[in-house]
Amino acid sequence: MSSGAAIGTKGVPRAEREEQIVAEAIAEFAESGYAGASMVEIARRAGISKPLIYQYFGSKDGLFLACLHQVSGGLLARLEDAELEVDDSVASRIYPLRAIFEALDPQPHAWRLLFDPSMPASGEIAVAAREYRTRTTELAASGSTRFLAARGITSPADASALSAVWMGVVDSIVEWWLAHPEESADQMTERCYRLLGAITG
Amino acid sequence: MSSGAAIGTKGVPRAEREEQIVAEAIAEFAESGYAGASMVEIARRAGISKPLIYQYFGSKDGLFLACLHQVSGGLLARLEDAELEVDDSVASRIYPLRAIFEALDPQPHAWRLLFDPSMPASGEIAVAAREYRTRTTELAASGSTRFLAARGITSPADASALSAVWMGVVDSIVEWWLAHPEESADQMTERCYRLLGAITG
DNA sequence: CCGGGAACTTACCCTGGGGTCACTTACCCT
DNA sequence: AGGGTAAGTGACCCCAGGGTAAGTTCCCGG
Repeated sequence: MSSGAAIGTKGVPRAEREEQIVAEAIAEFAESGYAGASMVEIARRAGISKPLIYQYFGSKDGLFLACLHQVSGGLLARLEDAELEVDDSVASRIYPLRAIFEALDPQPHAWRLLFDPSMPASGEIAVAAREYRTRTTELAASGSTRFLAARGITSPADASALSAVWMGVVDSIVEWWLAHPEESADQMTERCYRLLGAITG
Repeated sequence: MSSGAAIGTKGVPRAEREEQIVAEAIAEFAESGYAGASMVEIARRAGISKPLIYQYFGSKDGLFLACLHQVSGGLLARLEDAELEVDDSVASRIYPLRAIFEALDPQPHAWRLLFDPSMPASGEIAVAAREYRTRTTELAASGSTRFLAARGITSPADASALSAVWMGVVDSIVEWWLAHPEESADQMTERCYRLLGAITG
């Protein structure tokens, strides 16, 4: 048989294979969460067998970590840039939103990896995730504190709550995007601009 | 030994035991999600052994279903009442928030059961969860449509997105509450009132 | 006093999924 | 041509966790 899965090498170099495995793994992790994702299912998606993944990534944790770094790297960098453009107005919140939509454009569902609740609570993954989450949270928090201070509210608890809410807004709008894949990143940005306007009226 | 787990009945009537099991199960499901929750761990929390749970609830699905009904029943009823008081203003959104805080007061983390992503996607659980989610979503959606219409926006997609965002806001503020358990339901309501005021300026 | 049922447990089965071993095939370099 | 190495696989081990069978203790009604 010339077609179908055969034994022996298929001539795909390691770097290329790794890239492909990570892409499929991101999709599977996003759909099923860390706990629910199955290594053999990821292998099936990539058209290879399980041991090859273990040879390249060592463990499920190793694979997830690779996915996490790929997803978070670009996203966080863009976000930190965008946050510099935010001022005291609600409307200026559009900048970080646009940054997120553009960074996520190739694989919007990658977003879910960052806040996967079924991720292990200790170990290398937890450390890396905590690092990324801390950076994200601090961005939201500093913005919220400034926003409230400009309106005469200085309670740290209020700032903390508003920061949490803002992150919830971002999360839910990205989830909405996942449910409406026909929408482009630009369209999402416009839509959010319109909604922000309506709310601040 | 007079103390410790012994064989044979302990004289606790079925109704009482079931109530206690459901309470512990809600806590475990909320902490670990459906997929991550362990039946033997729930049994350990309740101070009994696993087969008793199976005798009373039949399966993990059956137990989760019982928890879901208990959580959603009261919550949805209150929410539907509160939605009647909402008008076109942002500020009136405080009513459903208050209803949620009050309904959740005894076990705030119960909130997580409703939107647990690791819940099975088919079967009786999926049907029940979909029913509850649909009712919740429709409440949010009708409010959003009205809100936008009052501001001259009639796009159904905008209404759908705003509805998703509003649900995200609710979810994140409840999660913030879970992280700050010293807060009472009344304090949460006041805090939200203040924040809504700041945003609408 | 005694039988039956409700309340409980110990010990077990079995599947699914993470992880490993030994082996095979193709390519490249001398 | 031939050997070394990278790419790739089928078959296996092992354990956690859902689910079950069979037995034990207590209480209550006749």
